[in-house]
Amino acid sequence: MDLRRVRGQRNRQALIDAALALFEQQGFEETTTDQIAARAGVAPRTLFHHFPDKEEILFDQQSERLEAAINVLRTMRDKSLAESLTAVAGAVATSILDQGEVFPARARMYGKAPALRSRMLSINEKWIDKVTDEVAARYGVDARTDPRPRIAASIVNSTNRATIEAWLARGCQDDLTEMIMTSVELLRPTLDRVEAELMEGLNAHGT
Amino acid sequence: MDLRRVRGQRNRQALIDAALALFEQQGFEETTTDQIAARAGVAPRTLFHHFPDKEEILFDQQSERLEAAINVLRTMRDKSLAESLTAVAGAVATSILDQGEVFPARARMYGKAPALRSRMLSINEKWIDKVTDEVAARYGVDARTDPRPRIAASIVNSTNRATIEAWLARGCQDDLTEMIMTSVELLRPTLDRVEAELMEGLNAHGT
DNA sequence: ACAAGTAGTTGCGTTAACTGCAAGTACTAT
DNA sequence: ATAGTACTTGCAGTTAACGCAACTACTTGT
Repeated sequence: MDLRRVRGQRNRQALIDAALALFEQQGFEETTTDQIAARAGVAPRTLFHHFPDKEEILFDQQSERLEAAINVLRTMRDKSLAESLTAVAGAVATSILDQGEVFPARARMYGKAPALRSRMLSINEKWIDKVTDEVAARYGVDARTDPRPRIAASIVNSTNRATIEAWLARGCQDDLTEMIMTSVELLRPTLDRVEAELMEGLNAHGT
Repeated sequence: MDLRRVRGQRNRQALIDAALALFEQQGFEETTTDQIAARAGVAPRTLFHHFPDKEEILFDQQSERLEAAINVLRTMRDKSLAESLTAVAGAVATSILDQGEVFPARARMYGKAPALRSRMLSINEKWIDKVTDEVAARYGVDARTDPRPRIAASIVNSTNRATIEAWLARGCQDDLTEMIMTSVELLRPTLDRVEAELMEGLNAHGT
């Protein structure tokens, strides 16, 4: 084991811990990168070695988590679109629950710090892109000019987000996975119809 | 007419024109606020009197446009949810077409300037919030703890965005309104089911 | 053991967005 | 004339973020 990497990771984690504490204590925008570095016991410049910007400290590994949930899709090529996307939604729920307190803590900051909400939305967009590509590939259509794969991907994402928000508003006490399953179920007729259209090759938007 | 306001508006428009030209010419991030001010013939500080930040120059009045589209909802309280939201989607299409070249020009910048895409997403979120509130009010449920109004609002928004993106990718040559109508039609069974649930009062998520 | 490389840290200097404050200009209303 | 309003401007300051180069500490090849 490379001891340099070990110390690097220790500093990285120290920065994350310091940032989380300061953000909770005095708010995101009110916290300077210098303060975070000081509390983590590193030089101000070091923060930007580990993270491209202040926001990324909070969203560390968030993209990776969401991308992992997508892998479920690739293992379900034989299942229907609705079934596959329901499974992905379930994987997303699991990944949120895995994060414990960090996820709700971050969500609580969205109100005061619009930059954080923006970052979350961007990460979501990337997730939609990936799912869109996977769906388009599955049915052999062009993800850029055919809106339907993106519609399928993004309505699942929207529904997840809406459900997560209600779950947060209720104090995270309900069963998130169950709530998400119930919500995604509402999309089934739409997803089935999209799938039928994509398989027929008859479509209103051209090829 | 107050001549001060006239000159104020003239400067404001000059800033918008200058910014648009410079952004197209050399990119958003590569353009400094000083350059914009110089080209518009005003002092650097004046830019921040008219706009809170550089991005807002590009998104001037965008929120207002989208909010106007929502008014359609309020005039359709007697119609079904699917019908109402389809009408709103149509209004959004119209508002986009009204903007002429500006809309595609802005969309073209999203690739190089992530901050712009983020801003667009934020504006969209506000739109979803408004529609969510309107739908929740219509059926007398709590928009914060019941996910269904937000699901209805956000899947329409997602579908619109997906369709707009395909329209852009095809060079803006197709009939956007028609494309959006076709796409939203896919949501009808889901929206009908959501509406039926909301009216029954029997639901899986509690009151 | 020694040289070469590599990961991580740090300091220095710079740019550019944005803010607060206060003053100034030009117009309007009474 | 006087007071108020709308907009403009200059100045000084904070902060995020980048580029560069040096430095430390550890690893690997010979």
